[in-house]
Amino acid sequence: MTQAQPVRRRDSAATKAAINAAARTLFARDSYDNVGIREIASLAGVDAALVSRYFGSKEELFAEVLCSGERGVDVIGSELEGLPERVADLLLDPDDEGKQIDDMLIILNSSSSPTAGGMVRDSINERFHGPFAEIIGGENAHIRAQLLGAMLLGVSISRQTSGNFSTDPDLLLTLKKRIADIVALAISPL
Amino acid sequence: MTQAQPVRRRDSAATKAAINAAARTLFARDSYDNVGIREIASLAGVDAALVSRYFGSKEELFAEVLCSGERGVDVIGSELEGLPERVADLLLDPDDEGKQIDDMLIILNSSSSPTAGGMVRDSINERFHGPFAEIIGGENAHIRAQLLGAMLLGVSISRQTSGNFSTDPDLLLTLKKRIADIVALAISPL
DNA sequence: CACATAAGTCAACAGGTGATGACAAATATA
DNA sequence: TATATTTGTCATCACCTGTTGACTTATGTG
Repeated sequence: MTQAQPVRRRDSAATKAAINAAARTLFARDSYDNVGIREIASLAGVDAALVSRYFGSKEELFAEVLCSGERGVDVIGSELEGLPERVADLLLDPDDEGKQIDDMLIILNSSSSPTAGGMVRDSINERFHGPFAEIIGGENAHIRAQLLGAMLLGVSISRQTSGNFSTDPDLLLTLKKRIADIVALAISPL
Repeated sequence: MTQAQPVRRRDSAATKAAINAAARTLFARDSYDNVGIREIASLAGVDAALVSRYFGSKEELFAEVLCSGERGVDVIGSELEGLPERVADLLLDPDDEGKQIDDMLIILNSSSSPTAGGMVRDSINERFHGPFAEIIGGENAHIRAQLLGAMLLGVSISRQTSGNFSTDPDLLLTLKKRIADIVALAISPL
């Protein structure tokens, strides 16, 4: 009946990683301003003071979460061939828990935050538009990459707010093709 | 040198309208949680206490702003013919001050707020997907309307975070056609 | 075992938020 | 003009936020 031992041995690196992971999860769910330090600490099973202690500030924690995530290219793949299909797969994958689009959701949620907005804007340019513009190539590649990003964000936010488009597998497959066509059109030469 | 008369005569209806307008402006710029009652009151030239007094709470004020705005159909038009072009015009119109897409931005900014999220979700269904599904018609009209909404939101948020796509008028015209094509593809029968 | 340092805990702070009730001023009504 | 009601102002509350410093506990080293 005694209070059990602390869950894990004292290990600063491990707790720091736990905080980072918890923050990533929560920032993908809510906006920067609506995620509290105490909430993050609670999910990480850690005292709230450690967050500020290890990361300096909430802002720096957010920056680190933003940078330590996978780049869009890493999750979608860097080959132009078949890119629209892979994007569509990713967007309609019912496996939300895959956390593959976490970073997209983070960007999405916190893009209009006064404090986090700047970081998000930089991140989206450096870590998304830039790499994809290289992959797409050709004239006005950056604009077409931005258009691709817009499609991704739009479908993501729509899924988050209005729920999945359908539960019918056949219809979902048709929709997947449609989205792939849209993406292909978005990145095709202007 | 005396303190001038109050700007306008005491008129509860007018001040209530001023508060509503100020709130709409600010909610279109920042998320629900990042817009303070004092900020709204300040922009409206009104004491902060009047906001709670006239609207009951910030939440009710937000709801009223959401409902008193134009529906998507009203600003884009309810004819299917030429709809993609009108959407593209709206999305790329450099006239941000037109406030036509204010309600879209409001939805956009506050969609992930714990308090306002529910209201936004309802509003987007009742005031956007529903009407557009009727206009689009045909099979799976609601899904195609949701896809249209996703495109709108995506391009809006992209413009807001990453800036306008280009400053070159010719390129902008080409892009407008491309977006119209994308929208047409989004709402075409599945 | 004793001790130094790292790791975690606790309480409290300053600042900001939405909301409220008591009061002052202006308007309407008689 | 005298009175009642509306409209606006002010101070303040209770709560929540990020952050910090002092404290306690565990770990590793001689």
